Amino acid sequence: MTKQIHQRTRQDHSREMAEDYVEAIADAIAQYGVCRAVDLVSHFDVTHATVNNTVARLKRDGLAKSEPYGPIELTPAGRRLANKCRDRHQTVQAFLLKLGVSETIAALDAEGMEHHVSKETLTAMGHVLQHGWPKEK
Amino acid sequence: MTKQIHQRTRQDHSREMAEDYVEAIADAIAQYGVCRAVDLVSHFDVTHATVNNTVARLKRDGLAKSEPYGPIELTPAGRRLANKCRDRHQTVQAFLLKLGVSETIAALDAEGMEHHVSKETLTAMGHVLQHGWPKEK
DNA sequence: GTAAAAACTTAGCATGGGCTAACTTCAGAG
DNA sequence: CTCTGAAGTTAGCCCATGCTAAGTTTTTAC
Repeated sequence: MTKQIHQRTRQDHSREMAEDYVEAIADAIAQYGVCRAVDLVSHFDVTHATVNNTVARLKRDGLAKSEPYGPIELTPAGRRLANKCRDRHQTVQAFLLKLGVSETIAALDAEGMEHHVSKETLTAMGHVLQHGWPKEK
Repeated sequence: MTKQIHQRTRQDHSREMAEDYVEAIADAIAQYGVCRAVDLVSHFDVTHATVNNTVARLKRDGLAKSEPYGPIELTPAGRRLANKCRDRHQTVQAFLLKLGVSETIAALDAEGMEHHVSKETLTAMGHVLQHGWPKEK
């Protein structure tokens, strides 16, 4: 029982980075039209070299594509993942706000929590946002 | 703004493992009287070698101590961290249950989410558990 | 009291995700 | 057009977290 949980934990770790990156790439494209490596450098506050490494993994995994010295784009799979992450992120953040958490902290916590929120929990949060809090037992 | 968030994200990653381990060590001690490496092997479903590595880091960081071939113990700092994590874990899990999430999923999500829940969010969750849902504004 | 099994250690390897330093390419100002 | 600074690449390093394989110590069962 616990075994499966921690197996998932480890797999999640490798997916979190990918999720954060496709989200950031999608954001940059939405905001500037294209995503340049330098956008990710400043977004994640890492070096160019690190962005290069990570984007190479995204490309290997079929989530992104780019030509040397060209902008970074998402594959259809990358776009799908980015959309899923954006929705999930927004739901978690809105839920925390509704819970009464401050804007700053809600943004911070949502960033970390979003990767660990299952579909079921997300649905429950979405339901609260649409229909209000559950009735007291 | 986003920079700080992702700096935190990276630091968190290195703390999650430590938190999971001290929690597991404290659990084993509570349950069996002592914690043996083999308990962590089965709890995390990793090899003995991996447990050895990780516990060595915990020792280096002043959270655990052990003699060769002896049981694994927590330092006062380790115990403090374990207690904090246990409380946080329980609050998050209980909160998810109150939200209407199933037992299985609540356990799974709590495991991942707990490391990313700030004090403020935890307080908000605790408040709901004690006093019920916020009033619909 | 010893032999087999279980627990533990150590060495060596891989991958992910970070860095610096040195280099190349590109784009814009003059 | 050229030259300079920004953007991107490459090589080489480090540490965390996993593994296998091989050896050592401890425990247990006879």
